[in-house]
Amino acid sequence: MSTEKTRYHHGHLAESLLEAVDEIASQFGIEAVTLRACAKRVGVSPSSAFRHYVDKRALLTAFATRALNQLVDAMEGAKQQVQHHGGNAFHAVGLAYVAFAIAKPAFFRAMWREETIYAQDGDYLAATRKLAQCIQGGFAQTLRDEDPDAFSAQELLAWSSVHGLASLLVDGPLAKGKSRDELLEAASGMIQALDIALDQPV
Amino acid sequence: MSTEKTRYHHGHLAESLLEAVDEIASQFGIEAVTLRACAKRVGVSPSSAFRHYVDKRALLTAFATRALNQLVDAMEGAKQQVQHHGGNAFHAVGLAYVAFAIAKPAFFRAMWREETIYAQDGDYLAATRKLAQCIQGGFAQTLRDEDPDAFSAQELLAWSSVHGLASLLVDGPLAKGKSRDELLEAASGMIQALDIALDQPV
DNA sequence: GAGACGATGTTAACGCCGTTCACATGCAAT
DNA sequence: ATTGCATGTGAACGGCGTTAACATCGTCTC
Repeated sequence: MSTEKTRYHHGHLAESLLEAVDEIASQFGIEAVTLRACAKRVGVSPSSAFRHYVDKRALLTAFATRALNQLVDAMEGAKQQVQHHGGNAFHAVGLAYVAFAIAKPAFFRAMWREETIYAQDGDYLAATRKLAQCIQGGFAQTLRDEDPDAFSAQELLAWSSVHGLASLLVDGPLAKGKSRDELLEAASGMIQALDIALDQPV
Repeated sequence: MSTEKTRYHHGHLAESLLEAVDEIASQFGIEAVTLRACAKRVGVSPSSAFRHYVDKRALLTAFATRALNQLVDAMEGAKQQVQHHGGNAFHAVGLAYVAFAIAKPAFFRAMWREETIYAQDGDYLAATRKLAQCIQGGFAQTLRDEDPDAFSAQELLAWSSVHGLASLLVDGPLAKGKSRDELLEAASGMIQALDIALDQPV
């Protein structure tokens, strides 16, 4: 380890590059993420990135996976919060989904960019599956042994509405001139309407 | 007018470039859309595009606007179809939304890319507003004189769920290995559940 | 008709991008 | 100590968006 002197071998370049993507995306948006910019921020030559990621798309895939896992963590945190202090778990989890998108729009965009990531990557797929299970978690009626990719109409409605609201707030016209709290309140209202709806028989 | 000989002045370059974006996006995805590729397809030098669009982002904004209007047309067509032949108008309009996204994923992506278009452009904003009204159209209870940007919790739920399903099918893991008809059937089921939900009191 | 002028298209160049390849460096096993 | 391998470097490639100086042409005026 020794000091932080400039060493020829960086040591943790793969993760440091991910961190650079994080910072640049947070500051300037996902479109501004450039291999050269990431390398410069880490203090390394541009070509060194290719020792750890086969191309830019692979780096963005790793970042998307990271972001997905962060989202899952946020949702599970919200669920535990509610389990300890009481409240509607489904509402809390859904709100956490939207809140994450509002707080980290660039991350949310990066997660769902089929054209700029390798969407069939194993780790990425596993992360999306974990997210799906996290959302399905509120549904006792789901048959657990069936195909994990199968969704009931109500599960589909739950994920779609929360995901759609997040998307419309991040990339759509809904957020125009509204504060974070106003957006969260609108989201809370929608999730409440959804919650009522999901109690209805099909 | 005369013949279709190679003339120095193209004549309809602005629209022809839009058409080129359409074709390239359809064939190779929105990420493959390049000013130089569009210019080459039209048979014109790359820099000529800048006589009609201040930059690439402006061209993509015009394309997004066009795509939005196409979506609105599809939805209104579906509505009229139902009005003449009977059926659930809300269901038909929602399904048209999802069907458009499945049929033209690149267009759907282009519509909602805040970072690559000028989302505050007048024409683009007008198109999004028309789309919003098209979706709100099914809701008699909406107070028409109020802020057109205001959405009730139920309207929010309606747009979000349909938009979210479309997004998840286009950029998410839901569509994995499913045929177009299977996807449309799943969408139909979700919209049905949504329709029931929207009849419930808040 | 002649000439001026503005709109539209061209050519050449700039810097930045992702990517590759030959090469340099240093760690670890022998 | 030597070898071998993983990791980082530097220079170069073609493609990108964009600009500026220049070419062409339709149209408006006399």
